[in-house]
Amino acid sequence: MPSRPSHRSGPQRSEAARQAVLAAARQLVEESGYGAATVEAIAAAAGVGKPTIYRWWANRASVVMEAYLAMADAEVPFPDTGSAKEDFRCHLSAVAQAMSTHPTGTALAGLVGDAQHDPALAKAIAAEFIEPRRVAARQIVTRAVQRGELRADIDADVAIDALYGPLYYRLLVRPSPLNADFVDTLIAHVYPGLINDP
Amino acid sequence: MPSRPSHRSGPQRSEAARQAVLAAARQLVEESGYGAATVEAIAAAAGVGKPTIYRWWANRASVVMEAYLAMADAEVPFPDTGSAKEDFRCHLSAVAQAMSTHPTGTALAGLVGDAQHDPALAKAIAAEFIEPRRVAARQIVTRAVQRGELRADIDADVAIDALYGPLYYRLLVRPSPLNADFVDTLIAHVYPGLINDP
Amino acid sequence: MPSRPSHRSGPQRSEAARQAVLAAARQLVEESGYGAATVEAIAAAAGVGKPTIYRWWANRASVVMEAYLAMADAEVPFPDTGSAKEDFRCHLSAVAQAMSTHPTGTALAGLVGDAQHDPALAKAIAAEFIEPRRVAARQIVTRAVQRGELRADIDADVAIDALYGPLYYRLLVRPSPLNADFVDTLIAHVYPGLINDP
Amino acid sequence: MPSRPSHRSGPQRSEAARQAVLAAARQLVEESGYGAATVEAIAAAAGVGKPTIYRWWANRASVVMEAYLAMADAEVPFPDTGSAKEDFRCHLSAVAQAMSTHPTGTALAGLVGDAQHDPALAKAIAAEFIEPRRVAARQIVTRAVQRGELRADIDADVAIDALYGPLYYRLLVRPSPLNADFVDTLIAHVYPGLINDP
DNA sequence: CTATAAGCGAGACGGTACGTCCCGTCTTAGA
DNA sequence: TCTAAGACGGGACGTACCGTCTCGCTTATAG
Repeated sequence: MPSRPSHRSGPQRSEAARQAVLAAARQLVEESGYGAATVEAIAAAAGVGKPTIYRWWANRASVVMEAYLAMADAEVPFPDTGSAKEDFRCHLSAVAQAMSTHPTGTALAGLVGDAQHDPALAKAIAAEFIEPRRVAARQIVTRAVQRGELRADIDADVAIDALYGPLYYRLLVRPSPLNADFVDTLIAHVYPGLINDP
Repeated sequence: MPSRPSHRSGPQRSEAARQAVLAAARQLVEESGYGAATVEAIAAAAGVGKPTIYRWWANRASVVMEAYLAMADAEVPFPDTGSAKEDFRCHLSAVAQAMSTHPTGTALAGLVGDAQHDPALAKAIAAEFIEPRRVAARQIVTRAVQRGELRADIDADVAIDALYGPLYYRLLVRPSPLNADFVDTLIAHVYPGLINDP
Repeated sequence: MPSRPSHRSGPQRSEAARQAVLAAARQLVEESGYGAATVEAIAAAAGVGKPTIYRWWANRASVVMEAYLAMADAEVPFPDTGSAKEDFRCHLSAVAQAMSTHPTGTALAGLVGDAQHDPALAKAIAAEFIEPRRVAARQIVTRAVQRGELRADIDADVAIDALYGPLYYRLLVRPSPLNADFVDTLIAHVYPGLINDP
Repeated sequence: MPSRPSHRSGPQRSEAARQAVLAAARQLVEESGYGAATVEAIAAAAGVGKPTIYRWWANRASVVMEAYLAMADAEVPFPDTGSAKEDFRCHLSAVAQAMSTHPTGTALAGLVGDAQHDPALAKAIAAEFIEPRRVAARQIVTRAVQRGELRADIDADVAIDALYGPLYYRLLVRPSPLNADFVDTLIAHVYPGLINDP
């Protein structure tokens, strides 16, 4: 989301164009997958010139990512049930559900894939997608530690890696089911290592 | 019209060409990263025609993968220390070490990245790289269960996902340290959930 | 590593593609003028990839020029009537006729126009179009001098400039009739200065 | 020259902006050639908005032409020596001098080049640059005919074409010297055909 | 002595074409 | 017959300007 000086003369960025681009990107991803969402196709579908896209986004992955964020934002809320285990089970299930669904999972996988060749995109994914979710996850951990539900000496980052890493692993590396059963089993295997063990 | 008494078939340079291709692919990845190892660049560097590459491999990712396998094969052996925890610590550390090293990590990330757009490559990575290593890892789990070191009701696949997933997560999604400390902490957090806990 | 090749082999330039490109260029110029003969349009009309055009020609003007040469080559032959005055009248009329005709004149004007921004094209026009015609014109002059028809001290280049320059001037700079009358009048004004005047 | 809008209210056309645009155009042509004098570059260099340029000129060629006229106006005066031959020699030499000088020649060639794709510009060049000079040249011819110096049946337009055409030919088509020697030789070859020949 | 409306700078916009890169296939010459 | 070299059709890339269109500011004159 490129920030610009806000008090400037002349025409502002066209919100209509921005929305049209994002909508087109989203639709292309949904209908034909990430590979079809080329900059040219997005521009054509949005009724927008290519330079308008390049004016505001660095490359196609950035466009698709912003479109993806719009899709994903409302989808996977972090609950607060009072139990970290339930919170994580709930959220991990929702994430697994989103990952195994078209187009959400396809797009995420495509974006992370492209990010391997595009450091700027990698940074964007980390900063705009991953990090906000980790902040929420860390809050769950912090609350649970305060409650005595999780080990006081827990390393929140590593704990979160241990819970979410396997989901991304299955999404990206090892094609295998990403469902609630998997999440339950995962929690059953990982969570005991994280709890306060009297 | 020159007469042509072509009796026998041509010379068997194929193995030499194959080696040249793999060496060129490896060198390109090492020197300039995965992105530079295009088929054309590999062919040129190997002194080989493009069709020769396409005759033996499906696309550039397949070439790079084979070159990568040659690199990776000897690097990360599975130990058998008698303790599954030690086995995993040892192997996970080696994997983390390889992942955080150029060119091994770069190439693996690039391959997995490309695999998101290329199902054949995804299959190849799963079948030729991931699965052999999982087989070995499952043996560690199986032995440890028989020894009573790990829970009898363990789901080996999920356990392995829980241990290796976080590494791939850090490699691919979340740029963060991949060192022995991380492995130790990870094991400290995950392993207790896997052990036999009377 | 395979031994370095010391000779060339491989496929030759596709004559079919070359002809298709030139035909398409010619047709576009004829139908819609020089401005319509963009590289993209030529490639599309010829059923050829853009890179194939750029492999063999430096830019669109080079393509159009080659197409133009094919058009122009047979059109304006140099006669040898025994009289230089008649030779020039005949040839100048043919040139004026070609210049004032679509597409020949349009294309020539467009090419010379582009040549003002493109030194390579200017060189090509001079070397491949202008110079061959000047060689023929110089022969006419030389023969006429030997015959005693033209001044012995004539400067052939300047004489040719004086005869052909006005045609190009009218084509490029000053929109005005380019017909046989003009040629006759031009010769009537210029030729007396060139003849042997005892 | 653009016509003035009604005297209703508000600021009038900014003469400063107009001068800045012309100066910038001239400077760009001088420094980097005609090709560099894009509308955007002129606007930027003049510190002026693009619409200000398009409000007052039809396109970049019009701007450059006006700038060019300002350059050229004072440079090449028509003399009146009493001898048409001397008048023409003098003026043709000055024109040849200007044509072979940067930026005057560059800009003129560029303008005429662009005019091949832009009928409006062609018309402007003819009307605003060529025609005024031809009027002066016709006066020389007329005076000389009255004096009996030139043939009574002379076609002034063709005579002028015969004298000036070769200069433009060398400027635009045939890269070759444009100096006083050339002008002298040209006159020596062409002028005898124009004089009164008792 | 304002108010209004034109001219201004800035620059975003939809577009067209550019020239490049690499893909994966096809063709040819020579060993 | 097989291989190297590389030309081919194709698709997308990211860039340069084009000429048009708002914006919000400035300013001169009409009221």
